Amino acid sequence: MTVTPETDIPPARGKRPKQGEPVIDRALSLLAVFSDRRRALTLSELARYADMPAPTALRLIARLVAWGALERLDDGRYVVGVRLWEVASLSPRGHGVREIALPYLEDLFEVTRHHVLLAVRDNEQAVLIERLSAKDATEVAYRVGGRAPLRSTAIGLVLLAGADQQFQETILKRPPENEPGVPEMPEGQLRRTLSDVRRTGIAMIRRTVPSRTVSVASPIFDAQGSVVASLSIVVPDGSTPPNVLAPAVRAAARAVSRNLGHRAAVSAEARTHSQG
Amino acid sequence: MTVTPETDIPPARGKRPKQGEPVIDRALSLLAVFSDRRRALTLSELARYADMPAPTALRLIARLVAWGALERLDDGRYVVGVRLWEVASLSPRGHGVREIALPYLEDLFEVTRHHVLLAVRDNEQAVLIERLSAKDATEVAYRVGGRAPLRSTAIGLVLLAGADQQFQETILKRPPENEPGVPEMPEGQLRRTLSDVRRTGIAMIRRTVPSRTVSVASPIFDAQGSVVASLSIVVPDGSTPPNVLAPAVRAAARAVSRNLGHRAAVSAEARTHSQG
DNA sequence: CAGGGTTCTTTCAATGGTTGGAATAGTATT
DNA sequence: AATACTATTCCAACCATTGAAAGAACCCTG
Repeated sequence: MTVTPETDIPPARGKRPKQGEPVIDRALSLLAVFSDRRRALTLSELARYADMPAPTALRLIARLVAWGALERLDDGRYVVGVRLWEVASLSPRGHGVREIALPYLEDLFEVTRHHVLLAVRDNEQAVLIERLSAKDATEVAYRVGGRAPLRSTAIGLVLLAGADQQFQETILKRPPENEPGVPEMPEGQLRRTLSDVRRTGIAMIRRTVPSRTVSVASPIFDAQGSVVASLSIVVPDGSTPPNVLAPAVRAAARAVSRNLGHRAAVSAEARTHSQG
Repeated sequence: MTVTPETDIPPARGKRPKQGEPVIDRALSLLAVFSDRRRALTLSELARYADMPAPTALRLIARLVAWGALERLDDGRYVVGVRLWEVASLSPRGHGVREIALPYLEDLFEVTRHHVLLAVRDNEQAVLIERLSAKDATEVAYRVGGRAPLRSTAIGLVLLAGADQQFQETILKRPPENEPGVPEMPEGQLRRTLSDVRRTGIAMIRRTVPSRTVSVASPIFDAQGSVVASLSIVVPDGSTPPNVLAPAVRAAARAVSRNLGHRAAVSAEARTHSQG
């Protein structure tokens, strides 16, 4: 009597599970496995997290390595390659704004010696494009390349306030996610806040975790007048008061906007002034 | 009499030209089309440069856009997406060293107010990982994400000097490419130069184009003692003398190395000193 | 406002790259 | 030595992939 394993295991319904997914999607899902916590992965880890058989993963990875999207370490693990970084540096909303904004971020950083952040919106989150920090600065929540929520950060509120109406409604309708350390706003208050941000060009938020900080952010506009990025400063609560920071942040953001071709609206007083 | 195009054009030997290339390779070749000069491309441009039929390109691009590797502008053109930038920011040799090195680059920049560069080697070229420049600084040859030759730049010489023996031989054997503004060295002199770079931890090169500049570079080591990056400063020829810059550059590079876990060799004098 | 030229998009039948189980080799752990 | 895991090679079945063709959507220019 021979064993009949078929009785035990529901014998491979389709025999070829998961087959039919486009190759590119699979390759990209391999890239997506990498994260802040997973920067170097073995073949089996990649296969497991991307949910595909090892031979398939190996074949795809081999192509990615050949091109330079991935690199193989001496110990056999894989990491994201410089070639991918190189192409990514051509991303207008990534390195593009970063390159233009950096000098002004540096100025702001020099003056304040506190965290200076630059972010753009990707779907429903803010993606950190740049961060300048003093070596001895306070703890910071987000790293470059990382993501931050739109509703509960100053840098995110600016991006949300500048998004198209339809997108804002989608977010506003959503039930508030409870993030520790930040009092989540009900819909009505959030609407008012966003309106204020649009009017004043400033968003401000207090956090208590990971540490007690105040963030002040301001929008960066492109030539078409769309909000393309958000510039923020994060200081320990109780140090420089927010109303002192706001003008500096706003000025830096406007300087970047101007470099992007934005014709800033000039206030009535200033115009009167220049007209004599 | 009807035209017979078959006589002119070798009539589609296999009917399906170029067929048989792995899908991933094609997708990646689409990404590779983007460059400093081509940051936003139409479908037909992408198809033409990547050498594939428009429908094929469209299909692949659609997958890339869905994932976020590419983004579509309002005018229909495609650009590199933030999502790709996000994954690329996990590249150890890209953002990795950059993140660790940045504070020290900033220190060096603050002190000198001249171009400070950081690069890693990718195959036979140096890839610029970071560049700090004053807004009014002298013209600079290379941009972040761009590539520079190994033999005719200070930052490249350092990387070449630190590469494995076999790779160095390959490069040394190669006939010198003539780059304008930099006197190309014959093999013998280049060998001596590389040896000097290894001994002193400093490479130096004078350029005349695009402007008269002096570059001083120094290697960055990882915990295993391999040269993983190169740090360089570029100043106008005739300003700060190179022998003044060298110690600052070397110190900054060593500081970064230490942060990467490199146990720097201490000179005999220093050791004697501390031993009393 | 036709009309030639371009780019973009959809369709679809043929097919060859892709697939993953199975087997093998390599490596670490018990 | 045995066990467990990971990495790699092999290969026949098969389905995603392919690109010509045709249509749709725009330009321009006369």
